Amino acid sequence: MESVLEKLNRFKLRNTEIRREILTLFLETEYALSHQYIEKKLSTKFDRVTLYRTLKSFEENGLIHRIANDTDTIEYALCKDDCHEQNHKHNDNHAHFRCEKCLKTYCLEHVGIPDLHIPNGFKAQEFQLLVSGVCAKCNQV
Amino acid sequence: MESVLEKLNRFKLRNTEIRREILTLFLETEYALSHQYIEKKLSTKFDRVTLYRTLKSFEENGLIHRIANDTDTIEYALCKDDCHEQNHKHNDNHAHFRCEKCLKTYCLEHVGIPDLHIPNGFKAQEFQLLVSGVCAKCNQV
DNA sequence: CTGTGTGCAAACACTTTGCAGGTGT
DNA sequence: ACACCTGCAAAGTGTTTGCACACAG
Repeated sequence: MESVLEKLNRFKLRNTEIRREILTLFLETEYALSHQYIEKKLSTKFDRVTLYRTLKSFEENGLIHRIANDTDTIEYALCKDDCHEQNHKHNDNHAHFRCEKCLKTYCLEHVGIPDLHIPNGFKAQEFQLLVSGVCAKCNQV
Repeated sequence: MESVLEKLNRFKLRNTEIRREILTLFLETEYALSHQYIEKKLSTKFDRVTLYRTLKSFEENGLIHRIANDTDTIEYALCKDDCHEQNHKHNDNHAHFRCEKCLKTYCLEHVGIPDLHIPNGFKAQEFQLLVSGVCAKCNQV
């Protein structure tokens, strides 16, 4: 498993405290993270503006990417190794699951996105499949 | 084709000017609409707050629904007749295409969402498939 | 040493709420 | 007549920008 420092280095990001902490949080967490969630987790340790800029630089350097949802908050997830970059767009070739109870978005690593028949003329570059419902944990209760 | 007035009536929404105009706009437009887009189209004719409330009531009454994307703006589309309501969630069983050039989101009516094998424990209620790339119109140029 | 990252303050943009008056049914 | 809708004002929340200083490489 690649370490936090190796990962920062590979993506040409300077090794600073906030970056180490945010990246660690991403590596430890099994669901997608929003700005607000990260802010709460790191308590008031860092300035909110710095967090905005950190997420932006992570995204621009291809370390994380946004996951589509139908709410008004953006959620980010770490790019996996199979996340091929094409003109700054990402192909996460698996589905995501959003639980309506706990509001967390999980990667369904083993649910691939099937081949689709896109109409003539359209050039498809990226596919995102979002499933919503109730997750395994919330379903037990 | 159901008229604007019939549609408002069927969804138990009062027949007011702003509602007629917004609904007409949805019916005329082949792509999904954001708050901002609607506001520009109707110029300064209505208060922004009223627009927020109108979209909210349209959504709550099942006339429109949100389409997932990975930007920070919410986009709405008219619910089709095959958009079955289940606990206030919608099943639009076709994909959407977001063009990275013109930034419009189209319904791909004939691209259905295939059956998926969701992991045990997860209860899937809604599926959204978002394809992005370049649309047929922008591709011509 | 140099260029980048951070924190603070302020500006800016977006969304919600309360209330008074108007309108649809 | 009544409930609901609209517009205005204001509050609340989220995001961006400018600048001075600190720090990584």
